[in-house]
Amino acid sequence: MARMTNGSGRVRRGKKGETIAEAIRFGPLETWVGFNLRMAQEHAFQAFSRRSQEIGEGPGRFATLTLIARNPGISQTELSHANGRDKSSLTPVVEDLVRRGLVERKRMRADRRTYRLNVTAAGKQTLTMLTRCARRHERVLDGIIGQRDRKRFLQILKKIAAEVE
Amino acid sequence: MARMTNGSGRVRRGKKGETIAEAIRFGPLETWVGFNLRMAQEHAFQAFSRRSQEIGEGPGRFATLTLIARNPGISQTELSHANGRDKSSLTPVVEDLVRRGLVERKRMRADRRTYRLNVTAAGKQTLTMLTRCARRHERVLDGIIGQRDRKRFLQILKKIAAEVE
DNA sequence: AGGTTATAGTTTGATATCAAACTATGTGCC
DNA sequence: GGCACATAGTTTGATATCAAACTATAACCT
Repeated sequence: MARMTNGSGRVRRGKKGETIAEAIRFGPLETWVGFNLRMAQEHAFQAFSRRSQEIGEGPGRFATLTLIARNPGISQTELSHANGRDKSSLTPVVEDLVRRGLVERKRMRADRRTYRLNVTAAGKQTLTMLTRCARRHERVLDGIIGQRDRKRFLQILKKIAAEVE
Repeated sequence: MARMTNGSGRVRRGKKGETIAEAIRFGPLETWVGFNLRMAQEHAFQAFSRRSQEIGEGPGRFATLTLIARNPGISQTELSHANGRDKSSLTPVVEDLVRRGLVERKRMRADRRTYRLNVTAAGKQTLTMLTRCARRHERVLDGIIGQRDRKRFLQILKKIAAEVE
C-alpha cells in the first residue's frame, strides 16, 4: 500500500551486488488530500501537456481560448478570475494569442482602461483542434475514475476550489 | 450553475451606469476533470502556501522534508520520483535545506555518485511545526470533502497519479 | 472643477518547474 | 585493462506563475 507512483521504489545494493528493492515510505503524506491532489494534478497536467504540444499549443492556452470563445468581449481581469490566475500572468498569454492572430483585442469606448477579447476565425479553428485533444484526455481520465464516481468527484473538486479559503 | 469560484462574475455597465452582473460561461470546462482538478489543486496549494509561509517555509519544502525523514539515507533521484518532480528541480531545494542545517548529505562509499540524505535535529523540529500546519490545512480540506467521501476521493486521486500515462 | 480613491492592464523581480546537455562515476563485456 | 553504455547529480535555458509597484483612466465626493 505504500507504493504510489511508478518508479518511486528505492533500490539498494547488498555486499554481493544483489539488488534489494525497498518501498518508499510516505508517512502521513499517504493519506493527505493536499499531497495527493498535487500529485494527481501534476500527472494529469503533464499528460495533457504532451498531447497539446503535438498540435503546437501550450496546455494553458486551452482554458484561456475556451473562456474567451464562450464569453465574447470578456476583459482580461474577468478572464484571469475565471481562469484562477493572477491578471499579470495573463499579459504574456494574451499578447501571444493576439500576435498569432487567434484572439483580437479592442479598447472599450465606454471605459478606455479595459480591453474586450474575442476569438478570431483562426482562433476558432485552433480551439476545435484543442477541444478534440482535450476530449481524448478526458476519456482517459474518465476511464480511470469510473462512471460511477465521476459526478461526485467533480463536485468535490469544485467545492474545494470554491471553499478553500 | 455556471458560477464556479468566487469573484468570477462579469460586470457590465449600462447606459446609466447601473451595474449588470453576468455569470461567466465555462462551456465544456464546467464538466472536465482536468480543468477542475487544476483549479482545486491551485486553490488548495495557495491556501497551504500562505499557512506555511507564516513559519517561514515554502510549501514544497514540506513533502521533501517528510520524505527524507521517513526514508533516512534516501538519494536525490529516489526523492525526486517519490515527490513526482524532476531530479533537477530538487538540486536547489536540497541545497537550501542543507545550507540552513535542516538536512545533511553524505556521499555513499559504495557508489560515489549518489548522496544519502538525512534530516538533522533542527530539521526534525522544523518538520514538527510544518506537520502541525499541514494537519490544520487537512482539517479544512476534510471539512469541505466530508468524511463520507474522503476515502474514495483519495483513492481516485492516487489512481489518477498512478495510471494517467 | 479638483482631489481622492478605485480599477484595468503592464512591468518587474522572485520562485518553481521541466527538459536537455553536461560531469563524474559505475557496470558490463571483450 | 579498456571501450561502450548507464546512472546520479548539476547546470543551463525556457516557461509559468505570483505579488507588488507602476501607469493610465475612471468614479466619487465636496
